[in-house]
Amino acid sequence: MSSTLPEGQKLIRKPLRSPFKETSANDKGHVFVEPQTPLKNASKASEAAFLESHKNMGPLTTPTKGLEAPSSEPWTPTSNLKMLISAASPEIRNREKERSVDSSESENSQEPEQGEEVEKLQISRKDKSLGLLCYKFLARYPNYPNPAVNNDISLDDVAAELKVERRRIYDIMNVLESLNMVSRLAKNRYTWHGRVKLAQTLAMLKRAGRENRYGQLMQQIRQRSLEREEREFDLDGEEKENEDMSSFEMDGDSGQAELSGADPKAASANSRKDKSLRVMSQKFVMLFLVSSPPVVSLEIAAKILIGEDQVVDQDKNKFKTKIRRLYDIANVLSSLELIKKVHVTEDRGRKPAFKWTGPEDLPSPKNLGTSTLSSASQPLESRSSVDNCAKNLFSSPGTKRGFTRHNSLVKLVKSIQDDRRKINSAPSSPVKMTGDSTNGGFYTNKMAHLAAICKKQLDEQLTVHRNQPTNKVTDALNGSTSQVSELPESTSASNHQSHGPSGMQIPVLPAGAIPYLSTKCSPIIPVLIPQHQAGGSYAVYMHPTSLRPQPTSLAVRSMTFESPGSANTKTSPAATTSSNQTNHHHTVKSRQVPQPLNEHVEKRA
DNA sequence: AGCTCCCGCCAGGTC
DNA sequence: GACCTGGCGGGAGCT
Repeated sequence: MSSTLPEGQKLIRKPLRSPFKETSANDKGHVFVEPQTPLKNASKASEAAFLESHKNMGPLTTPTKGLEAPSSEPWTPTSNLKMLISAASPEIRNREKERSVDSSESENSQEPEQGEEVEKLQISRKDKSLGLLCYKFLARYPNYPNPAVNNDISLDDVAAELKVERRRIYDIMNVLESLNMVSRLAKNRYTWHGRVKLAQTLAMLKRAGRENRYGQLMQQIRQRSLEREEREFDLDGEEKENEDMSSFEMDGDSGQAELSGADPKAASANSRKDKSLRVMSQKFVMLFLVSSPPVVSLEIAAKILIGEDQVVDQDKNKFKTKIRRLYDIANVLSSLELIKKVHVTEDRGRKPAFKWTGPEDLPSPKNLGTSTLSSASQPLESRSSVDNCAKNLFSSPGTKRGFTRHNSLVKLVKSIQDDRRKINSAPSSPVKMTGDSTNGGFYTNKMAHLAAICKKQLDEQLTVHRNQPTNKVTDALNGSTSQVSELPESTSASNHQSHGPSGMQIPVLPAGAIPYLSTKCSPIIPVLIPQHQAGGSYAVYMHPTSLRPQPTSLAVRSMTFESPGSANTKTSPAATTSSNQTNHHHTVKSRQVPQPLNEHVEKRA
């Protein structure tokens, strides 16, 4: 492949701070910058330099590194800063560009020049991160492209200009395509749409997420995770190791058994399509759009994705692979500033998670078919395009497509349709969709399996919590498992979870506290408690049992949005407020992404 | 030690 | 058959 990196490039790796900085954020998305260390300052400064430099330059060219820093120079924050600033400097870049022209002319010699050698030495793992690469990619194109100009993207050109393998560009393009920010024109060619269609696409995804009850699924998983830990705490058992990762799969046994009768080849083919980065990306985004607050841990996301692929995903390696892919997706979404890295810390360790930072006011689903973008700045000419996109994203089976995927994710839809057909035809398929394949029935088959799984578990849980009031989720899931085909297309999850557990005692919230998670369908009742000191807010997961006179030992836990420089906020005041009940704390620590490129990008638009 | 995710192999798809 | 596409997991860097 022509874009293969020179051999030497992978030989030397030097540590470099992540292009993403960690900060803390509260539930409102307020970001608290951590106390600056020199290293972090360097990182921030270099980012600023990188971004600032783009305000005055044309399409980004690959920053070439390191003439200023001799290879023998120790790798310090200063040299790190120097390198990144030089990488971001147009002047230096131009000089490098000239150099690269020169060197390409003498390429036949196969002798790497000295400067090239230095450059290789300076390239670090983080320099080549997908997130940074995506930033560079995005900087090349306006958020709202002028339809009059050529918005074609040549993969070869991009890969060459960014000096990366084409394989990496595919990763970016797949995620962007899942959001309709690009569409495939032909082999090796894409069309750039930017954010023109983004709001509509997100609205569609949100609706799909609701209809597929992703919110409920996440709550089920969270709840079960809670209860499992509770059990483990009581048992102090060794079974934790085995149970820990695979619980979701174990819980899905029934679904597995039912699906295992399917043709393995078909399952394999489905599996490959199903694991497409595009599909994963859309599902991942859906989780944020239906979650409140929009914080999704990778673990939960992976479990949900695995749950839908249970035929083949049954071991830890698959889980790890899923996590890897989610990191890939998350890095691109971070670059798009749709999500932001955070960490959820529990007693058992810190878990990576992401918080939605993208648009929250999405076009109303009922208006998706019409041109009703809320943004007044939305170019008129783009609206028809958006409409097109919105329709095509989850297009109907009659959609005929040629080679190109222009304006749509028809391939995705086709794969889903294939998938649905095969699952439906499986002898043991427990649920059969009778509806059409318009938006409403998007993933419903698979979700029905999951719903059945969750229902089973919920039933068990309800047996455990026999004294608890009836959970409406059970009702909803009953409907989803036995009568999925009868659910109206327009039924949203919220309709099914709009009733709180009857008779459940609602905790008295501290002043200013807001529900962290929906209390409508889960026995866990998390609330956000404003943190009085420097930190963010707390979410206290309150299990109904804890509201009783004899709270269980682990029934209540808190989520802490970590305050600046207070990595150990487990004993923060607000937490102490509920310390009588709080045994677990979740600390969210965000990784801040660089400032928006939108501004300068749009200037060039 | 666990997290993060780059890297490139290679299977499947397309031309 | 050549090339394109992208799933996948090893393993290195990072925390």
